[in-house]
Amino acid sequence: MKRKITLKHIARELDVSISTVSKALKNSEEISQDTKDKVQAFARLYNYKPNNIAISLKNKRTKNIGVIVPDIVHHFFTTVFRGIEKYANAKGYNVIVCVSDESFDKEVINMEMLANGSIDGFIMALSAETQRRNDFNHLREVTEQGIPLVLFDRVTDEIRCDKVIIDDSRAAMEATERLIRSGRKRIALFTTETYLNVSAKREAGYRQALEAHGLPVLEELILRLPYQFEEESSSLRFFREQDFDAVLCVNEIFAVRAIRLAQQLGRRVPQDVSFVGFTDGLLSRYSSPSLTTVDQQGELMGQAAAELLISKVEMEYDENDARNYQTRIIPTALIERESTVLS
Amino acid sequence: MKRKITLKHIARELDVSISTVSKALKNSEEISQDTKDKVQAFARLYNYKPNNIAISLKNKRTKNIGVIVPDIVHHFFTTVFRGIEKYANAKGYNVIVCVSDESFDKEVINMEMLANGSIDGFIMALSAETQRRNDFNHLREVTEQGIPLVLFDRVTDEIRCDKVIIDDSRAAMEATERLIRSGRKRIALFTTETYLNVSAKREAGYRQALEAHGLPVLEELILRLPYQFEEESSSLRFFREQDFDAVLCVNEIFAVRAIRLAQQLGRRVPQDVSFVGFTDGLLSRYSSPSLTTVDQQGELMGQAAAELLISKVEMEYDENDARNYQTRIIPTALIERESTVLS
DNA sequence: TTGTACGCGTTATCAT
DNA sequence: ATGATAACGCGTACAA
Repeated sequence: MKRKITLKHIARELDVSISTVSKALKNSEEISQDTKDKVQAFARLYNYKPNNIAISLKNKRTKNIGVIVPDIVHHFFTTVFRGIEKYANAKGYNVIVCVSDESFDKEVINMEMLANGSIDGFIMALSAETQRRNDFNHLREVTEQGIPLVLFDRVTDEIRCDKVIIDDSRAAMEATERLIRSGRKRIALFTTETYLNVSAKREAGYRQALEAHGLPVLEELILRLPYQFEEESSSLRFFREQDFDAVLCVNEIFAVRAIRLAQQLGRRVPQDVSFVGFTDGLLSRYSSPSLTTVDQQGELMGQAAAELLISKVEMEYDENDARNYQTRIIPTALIERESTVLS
Repeated sequence: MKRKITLKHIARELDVSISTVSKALKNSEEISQDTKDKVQAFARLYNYKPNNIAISLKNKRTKNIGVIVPDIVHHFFTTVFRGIEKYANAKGYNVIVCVSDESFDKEVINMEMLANGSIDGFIMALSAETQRRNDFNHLREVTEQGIPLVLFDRVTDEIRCDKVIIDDSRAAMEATERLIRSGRKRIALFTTETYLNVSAKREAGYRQALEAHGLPVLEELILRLPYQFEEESSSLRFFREQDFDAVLCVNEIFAVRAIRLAQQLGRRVPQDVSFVGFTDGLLSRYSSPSLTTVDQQGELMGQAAAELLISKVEMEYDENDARNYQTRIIPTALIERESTVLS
């Protein structure tokens, strides 16, 4: 087994000092060409690579960034992660991922674990529980230590830091308007429990759109479903009892399940009922009918978050600049597919 | 801003030596209760936490594991990752994820980047390009350095290390038999280009099943599609020209797209054509008809991989044990849904 | 041109 | 009971 070689080994072997080796490998002017050749040849031969940990300790920079997401299996978070990873990698950073599993405690534990030197900064989306509890002390501690933090998608006003979001309310408004323009009058909303910030914003946009177009907001047309649910009984009841000609869903799973239900109940999609969802994942693309949906452009979000973070990480600390936080809004795009009719 | 506090700060502040502080915080017997109380109180007050990097340097253990996957957006890899992350986290490890993007070069770069001290071991699935080129020197180098490596799903016989796979050929065989048992005689196979090891194995299983049941293997019923393709022309041609009553697909996307095409061409699914896919993702669950599919149990794979890796990482180095590599086979399960008829 | 010494933060060993 | 020293691997200011 060829163990990793260090400067010390090379120095001992070549009978020079460690610092000579170090300088020689950096092609320093102070070292004679002879020595440099000798050292470099030896280093190449034994495939010397500096030890990242030692460099991290010395520079107080790990070149790692920590990403904490509620769930990695969700398509949206996955695409954001891909954006982060791509940009970070291009900049020479590695990404440590922790999954909070929507749990406050896990979020806190993961943050503390990483905050003790493992990473140069955080990118995260808050867990559902954190948002519900409205407890952000773990974030505050981290930022107070001077560790850069970028929040995306699930953010909070309580913390001063860079943020990357989509304009959820505007996106929902546009999606609703899309339905209105195609002649729909009784538009339902399928949403989650409202402790998710984003759901609340999407609901607001939905209401705004209706009001702006002189349509009544009918509370009975708003169906609130658990974040993860198995059986369809409450949706089924809704379908039976309510009268509607379109549905805005806050995610693609809700949408696809609803479409399926509608079809089973003999409604034609999109003629009898049109559907618009959020999240442009595989489901939207490949279900039939395919789903008109709001593309959140996760990859762009991820890239923007990584850009913001790395620029902060690499900035010389400066009280003024550091407080100059920005919130980037990533544009959404409504992708037209088969679940809506053209106006 | 409250900067991170170190042993040195505490020592200076309390006017004791660094080693006294270190011992006091570890509740060492050699330190007087007085001093311990004093030090511990101070540490708690200023929220002292040891610096991970320094500990890593000292222990030559990072408590990080490196995961390299071809693509994080794929549902299967995502679930495997979740299994890894869960187990690793429970064991106090963090996970650094790199995406090779199916590229040999990126795989190599990422490995080298992490191999220089950033991680204690690797878990990875080979990129398509790596499998095509049959070049595994980067893996060999890592293992020769004594860094534990676990391969999953996309593995190779060229490298001696722990592996976690599903029995792809057996799973394909069982899936095919499921179709045969329900009376299907002309069973097509939709697969990818064969440089993907797993596709090759699934094809083998498909052939075995047919032969075992006395059915002819008709080469014209095997459709090879690019890994990622946009337009459906070749599938369409296949549907028009070939006569078949069932299709085995090597992934769920192929399956769902094929089902859709079949329906558009007026075939009833599952009555006229039955479908079985691989990967139990959202698509399989929520498409209509929902897809009968081989569940690869990614989370179990991930957990097994993490178990194997961490046990090796934490094992005292011992020539005998280290060479005692195992290959774990994760059982698959055929999930019956609507795209097949009951026998 | 080369080498010595120090520091990054921690721990373990040895001395006082 | 406490402290000094060395070591992990590297880089660099300074001395020779």
